[in-house]
Amino acid sequence: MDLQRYKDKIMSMLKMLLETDMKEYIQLVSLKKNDFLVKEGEVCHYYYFVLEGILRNYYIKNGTEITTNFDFPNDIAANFTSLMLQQKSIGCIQAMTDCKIYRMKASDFDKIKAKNPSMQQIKEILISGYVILLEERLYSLQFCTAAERYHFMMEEYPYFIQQIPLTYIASYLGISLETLSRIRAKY
Amino acid sequence: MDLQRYKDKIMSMLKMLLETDMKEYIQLVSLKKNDFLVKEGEVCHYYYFVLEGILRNYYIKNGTEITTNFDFPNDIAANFTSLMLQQKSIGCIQAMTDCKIYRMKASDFDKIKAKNPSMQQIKEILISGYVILLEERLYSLQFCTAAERYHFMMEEYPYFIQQIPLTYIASYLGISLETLSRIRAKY
DNA sequence: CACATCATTTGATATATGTCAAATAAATCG
DNA sequence: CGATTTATTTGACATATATCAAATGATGTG
Repeated sequence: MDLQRYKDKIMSMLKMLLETDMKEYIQLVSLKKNDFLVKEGEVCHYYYFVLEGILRNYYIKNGTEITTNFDFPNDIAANFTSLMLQQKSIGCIQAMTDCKIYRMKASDFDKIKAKNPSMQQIKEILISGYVILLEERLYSLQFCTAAERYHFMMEEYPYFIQQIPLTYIASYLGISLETLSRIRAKY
Repeated sequence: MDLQRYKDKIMSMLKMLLETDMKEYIQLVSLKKNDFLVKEGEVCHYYYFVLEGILRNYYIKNGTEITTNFDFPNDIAANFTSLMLQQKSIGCIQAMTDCKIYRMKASDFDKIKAKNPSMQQIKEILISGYVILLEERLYSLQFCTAAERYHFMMEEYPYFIQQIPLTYIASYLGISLETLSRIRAKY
């Protein structure tokens, strides 16, 4: 079972919920470009399901923005650590384009879970999907060169390059903008 | 709520279980130095709770061992991706010293969960703890220099350095043995 | 369209880290 | 204890990547 099938499963579950009386727990949110979905220092209370648009996850270190992830349609956007631990979020999530997003409060999610045990499985899938993502990124950062990481990204997420400025991609890959540019030139 | 409190919570829950009839699901495993707890290519079916000893998680890339984690007493050892997805494990877990370990089969864990809903919370804590660990490592790999990563490790896990050969620590930090040695010399 | 702004590329150089080889130091074992 | 193996350090050099500066290209706006 790979990540894509997870996402499909979660999205189809979401659509099912929207046809039941659980839909009261789900809200549609619209964001303009550059609006924030989650801000640094706030607790992230929601799971967000991206319908349209692209978002960027980043945080500030020594005055520099460090990009940790991008969220595309059908992705789940959230600061998981903040959500799971009810801690203030270290990072923020910002819309790179206008977005349409469903959101569900984590506490409501748990209410639904109590009524509908199959939601427990969905929650585990949500978290598992995130773990897979983290492990993948960890692996690639610990043991791959900048060029390998770039090519891996191009394999797995070819749509990144079409819609995201190179500055953000460089930061996401953990390399400088110039190095990224040179890797691309050689390719 | 930090990682240490998680571990304490999980361990105390484990001890509680051992005093109920759930204890039939928990087995004590003894390992000799260099024995494997999980082997590459096998599915990881158990959660392991380390009582005594130290284990190393690693996998092979291009003929080289890549160390991804160490497990000390009170840690939960498992290949989570393998466990959660019931996939063959990419890495293995090997005892660096003689070990005593409790294990519980993931499927039994789910049985217990059905009887005892508070176990659900424990499962989420287990996974959350792992997520926190991954994020921490990701952060340090993506944006810190080798020296910063070393010092961070010394802050967070000072006992690593006392009991683990530098070769493994270097691999864990994603740097060469020689670089690690030089960082330590400057310190 | 022309200007201003932002994004990307290119060049020159500095720095961090890796690699290979050798020297020490420490641990293990008969 | 002495011999052998294993772990760690040190040196010389190669390579990858960062940094700074400038040039070029693309995009948006009045």
